[in-house]
Amino acid sequence: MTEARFTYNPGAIEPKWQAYWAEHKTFKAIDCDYSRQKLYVLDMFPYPSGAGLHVGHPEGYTASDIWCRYKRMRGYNVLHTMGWDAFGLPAEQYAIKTGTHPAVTTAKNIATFKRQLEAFGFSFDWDREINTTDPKYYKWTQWIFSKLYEQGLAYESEEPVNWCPDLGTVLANEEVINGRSEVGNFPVIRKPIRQWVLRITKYAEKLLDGIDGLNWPEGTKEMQRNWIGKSTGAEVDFTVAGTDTKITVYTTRPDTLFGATYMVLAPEHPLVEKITAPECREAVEKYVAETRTKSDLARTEDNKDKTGVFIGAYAINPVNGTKIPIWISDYVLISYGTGAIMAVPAHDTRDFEFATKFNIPIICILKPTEEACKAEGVALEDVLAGRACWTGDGVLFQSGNDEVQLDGLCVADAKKTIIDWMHKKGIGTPTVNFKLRDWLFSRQRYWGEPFPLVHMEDGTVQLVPESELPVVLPEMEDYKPTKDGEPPLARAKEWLKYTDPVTGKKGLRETNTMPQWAGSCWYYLRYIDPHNDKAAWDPEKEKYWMPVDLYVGGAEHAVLHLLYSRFWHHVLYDLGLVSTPEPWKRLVHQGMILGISYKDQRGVLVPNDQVEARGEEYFSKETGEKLTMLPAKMSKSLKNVVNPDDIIKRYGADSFRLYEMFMGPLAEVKPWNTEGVEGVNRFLNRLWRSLVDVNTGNLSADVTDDPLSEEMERLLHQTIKKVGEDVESLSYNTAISQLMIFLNEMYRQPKRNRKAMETFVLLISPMAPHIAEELWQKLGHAETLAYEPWPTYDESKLKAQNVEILVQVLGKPKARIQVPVDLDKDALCKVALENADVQAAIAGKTIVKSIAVPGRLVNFVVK
RNA sequence: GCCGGAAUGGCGGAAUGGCAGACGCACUAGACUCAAAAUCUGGCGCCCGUGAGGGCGUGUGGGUUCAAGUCCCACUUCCGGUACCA
Repeated sequence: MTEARFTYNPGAIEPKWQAYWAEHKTFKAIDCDYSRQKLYVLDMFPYPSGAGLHVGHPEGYTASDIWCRYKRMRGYNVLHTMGWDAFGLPAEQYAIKTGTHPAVTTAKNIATFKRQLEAFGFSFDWDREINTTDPKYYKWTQWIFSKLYEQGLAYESEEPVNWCPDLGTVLANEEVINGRSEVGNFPVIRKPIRQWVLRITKYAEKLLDGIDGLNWPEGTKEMQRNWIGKSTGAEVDFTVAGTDTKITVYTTRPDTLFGATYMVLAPEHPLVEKITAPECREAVEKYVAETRTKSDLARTEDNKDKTGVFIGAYAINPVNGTKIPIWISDYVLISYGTGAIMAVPAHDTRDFEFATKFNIPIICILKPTEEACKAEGVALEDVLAGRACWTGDGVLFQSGNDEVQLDGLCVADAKKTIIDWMHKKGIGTPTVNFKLRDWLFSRQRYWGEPFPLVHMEDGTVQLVPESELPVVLPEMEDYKPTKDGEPPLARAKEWLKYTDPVTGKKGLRETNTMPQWAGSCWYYLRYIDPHNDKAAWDPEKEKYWMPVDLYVGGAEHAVLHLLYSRFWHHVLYDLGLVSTPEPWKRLVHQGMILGISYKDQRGVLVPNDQVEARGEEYFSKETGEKLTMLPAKMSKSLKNVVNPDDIIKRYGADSFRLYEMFMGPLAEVKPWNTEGVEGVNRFLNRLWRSLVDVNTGNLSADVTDDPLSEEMERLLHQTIKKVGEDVESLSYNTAISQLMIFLNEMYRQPKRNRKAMETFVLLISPMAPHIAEELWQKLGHAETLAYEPWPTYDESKLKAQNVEILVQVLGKPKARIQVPVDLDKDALCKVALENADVQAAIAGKTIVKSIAVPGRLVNFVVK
């Protein structure tokens, strides 16, 4: 027996083809090739962490790669690239610990990521690789910042940060656990410090309007809308009783003004100090002080139990002259609206909770219908008596004065009426508010883009001129903040000094750096023209490639990255620097891939290295307790992370790619199961054996030009159709099923038709490109198949002459009959009635109705 | 709480309102083999039945329809996001 020496060996053929593609620049995107339709397919670029790639990364990258390869075969000029979002905290923390420069760590991590990604055979145009930490790249990040600054969209402000006095440093939210520092477990407080802020709120309306035209998941669009949070209402002026001080409140429910029973100011509201009564001063000051030291987290933890203090002053309700007490409470935020509200406990749940706790009157002025109450599960009498809160629609009562009457109106009409009246009287104005807040854009870190800004000795701030960009990060010995809490760059004494080349004025450079978002806000524009050192991008190339036709990335970026980046793009559009108002036409999220994990009786997850398998059951090594298996997020601590390198080594990249696409719908959350990789690996082995003589390595003698049987030809055309349609809609899982069905049938045939197998190789090539190229070569082709035309099908060959029809009587299957495929409804019923089993089933009954669905079934309704 | 998504065999999943469970995994029987692996052929929702066959079945309860996993109403559970936005 001779050993088969030419079995499917991905370890040999995959590097071979990767080298071929690299050498021939097979996937080079051609700028401004107007002879072909362009297609820009973008992946969210990774942060190159020290841990390397995990199985979640290649899911989205494979999905977009298949799309690109497919579209190239359809004749498109495809731009598909990769790069590194490489600024960030871990490299800096590593530098503080070890003294290794973040750039060194970053370069090492990028090398690992690149090696891992190349092993997948993604069809990136690697000549366009970018790195956000490269001064040649961040020169242009700084340049865009300059544009924003020139537009008045960047300003300095005192903004609160997580400040750890013991560490003498600012912490990111993820470095703060339960109000204490992750490192050292020291207390963390909120402290205002000077920061740069971007005026994204100026674009709130545009960002909101732009959402409608996007081909994005509806859920993601909805989340962006909610985040922007547009609300319409009115600002209303209340007078502080006995003074002429005015307090302006913002309300979306001016219709309920007659039900206001108290007012609340944010503890930080500037009027608090001015109007607090002397006898309340002590309690008020104590409450204000407590609020100030509370971190956001502490504030949210208490949010179920309302707190507050009466400040001893009263306000006059401008619609009815009622005197209502003024309180302060941290449920009113200084940053939203006017930092002051009128409270209508009968018709707002938060006000209701507060009023109930502090025994403030609750006055109902809105009567819902009985049905509405029933639907919500509350009693109408409770609503009317102020024992329950009603926030829905209803009919107003007890709401009017000598000049304006709301009684009998519904909420919408009452709003309109009262706003008109207040506007005329000069006590209120219709107002639009957004939840969206300006974007805190500076970090007190080293490893980020320096701002191109200088604080001059005369107190002014000026931009570094474009000719002096990039402002390069200085080399440093120590990456820690200074003793007095200044950012690390304050240590670079020489670097700080700046002299204006024209005026000779002196100043010091800005020591804050930009957040990681900055580089990722515009990277898709740099891919278009990555080596341009005269401009961020060439306008003609931008016009050719933009917008991005397909953007693939995780749903965790549904709000922040996607919104920040849209904001920059809108600004660039308004400046005439880009040609489209929105950057991404179509967006798809890949679902998370979960790992296998185990939980104990209490539901606590146990790390995989502490699990012992006994047959089909699992037990804890430590306690001996029985465990149950379940899918859970992959994490280092659970030791359930799957390393792609191991999978590629065992099965090859094609099997990996195929498996991740076969697992289920792209957008769903799916559990990883390595046994599933064996399944698709078997399929590829079968494909190999169906074409290759494993003893010689040559094309198998079973591959001939003998014509296909009619059934096989039909299946071939059905497969071309199904695979094409499924790939088009990114339904790769069902496309792969269809390929399996075809190959299973073909494999049973004694001879395999060469043309049909060539077609099959082309169909599978976007998903399993290495084996496809190798087989394509064995089939006698000298060139890559990457630009072969995508196979077409013949509509007339999709259907058989005869088709099986199910005949039901009263919905129960009674017979199956063979009929010509084009039989119409009447003929179908007639044929069905001739069947003996059908006749037996309807014997003695009358047919009331006959339903015939050509190609599928007939159903007789009898009595 | 609110917003978004989901629920189908032992598992991942498939199904323009038209025969639920395609395809794959696991399991299982057989072939090949001295044996094993690999490969090939078959079986495989659950219950009753030796069998032919029958009954039940897409989270739960209702409804629409000749026909519902799919449409409508009410709920349950799970996952993700978010945190008092007046």
